[in-house]
Order: sequence, then C-alpha cells, then structure tokens
Amino acid sequence: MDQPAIGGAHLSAVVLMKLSREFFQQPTCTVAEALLGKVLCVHGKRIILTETEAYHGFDDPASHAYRGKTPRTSIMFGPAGFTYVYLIYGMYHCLNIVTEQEGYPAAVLIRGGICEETQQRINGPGKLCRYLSLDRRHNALDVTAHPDIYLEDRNLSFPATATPRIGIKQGLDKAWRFVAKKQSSFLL
DNA sequence: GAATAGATCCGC
DNA sequence: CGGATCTATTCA
Repeated sequence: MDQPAIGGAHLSAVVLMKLSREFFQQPTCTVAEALLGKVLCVHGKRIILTETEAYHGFDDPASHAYRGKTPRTSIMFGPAGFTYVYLIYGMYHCLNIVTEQEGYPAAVLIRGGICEETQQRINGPGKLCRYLSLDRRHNALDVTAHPDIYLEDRNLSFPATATPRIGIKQGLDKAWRFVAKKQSSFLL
C-alpha cells in the first residue's frame, strides 16, 4: 500500500490521493462517472475532468473491443489502470483508461476538463490529447505507477448528467457519457 | 493487397 | 456539411 502519510504531524496537508488500481477495477460506468472532478496529471499539466465516456463488454457495438481482441485493442482486455491511446481520423489521439477485471474489455474515454492553471475549458478528446502532447507513445502506461501520468482524488464530487456518447453510430441507446453539471460551484 | 469506416476537429 | 489524413480491420 502506498497511502500518503497523514499522521499527526501534518497541518494543512491537502490529501492528494493517487487513484489506485482498485478504483479502476470498478464497473466502467461507475469509474467514468466517478472520474468527474478527479484531476488528470500529465507531465505537470493538471486537468480537472468534466466529461468522460464508458466503453465496455461484448454487447457494446461502439467499443473497439466489440469484435474481440485485436493487436490494437488487446490493452482493453488487460488489467485496469493502464492507458489506451489510439490515433483517430489520421490526425487526432484519444486517451482512455482501462477498467474492470483482466480479460473483460473495458475503458473510459477522457473527453474534456478544465485546465487547473488557466481555468481554460478543454472539450473533445482530440484537443485534450493535443494539449497534453499525448500520442501512441503513451499507450499501455500504468497510471497507478507512472511518475508523470496519473490521476488525483481531491475529494471533489461533481454531479453528473448521463447522455448518449458522441461521435458514434451504434450504441446510441446507452447513456454512457457523463458530463459534470454546470451548477457545480466549482464550474462557475 | 485493396477497400472502408472511423470514440475528431475546423472552416466554409 | 465536407475535407484533412492515416491506419486497424475486413474482405477478396
């Protein structure tokens, strides 16, 4: 266990808990919704997440793993907490975090958030990866162990609205996209 | 090998 | 609404 030391000596210590593998092993929609308000840290840049999508299982035609394991999607079948970064439309990258148990294909797509430093809103997975300089070199990294790519829990919880996912033509019956409600005091 | 559709974004 | 731009996957 690598829990932070929050013993008696700490005064105004902010509890910055790095999200653990157990967190990502939960059901994919649970993880996707719980990620709202969590902070994605990549090479020093911090994004407060406000929009995610779940892709999982064998009954989800929008999932890359729908037709079984392929070289590209094999990471989705692996253990939770690893990145799945792929190139889309020849020019953009999308960042996902693998969820659930090994052998079950599942991941959460990171779609948007707010840059902590500039308060600038970032919407869209392609723009988010471009902003963070993420590409396929960052595929299959363990976000529960990587020193520069991880997620933080600040004990914020953003109420979520669930909607159908964006940019897909199948699986529109599922409300697996989670967006932070704007009423949240944090989001002005 | 060739064909095709794609978890996007931007500009007209 | 179409173009950019490329590749994973499927089909012959």
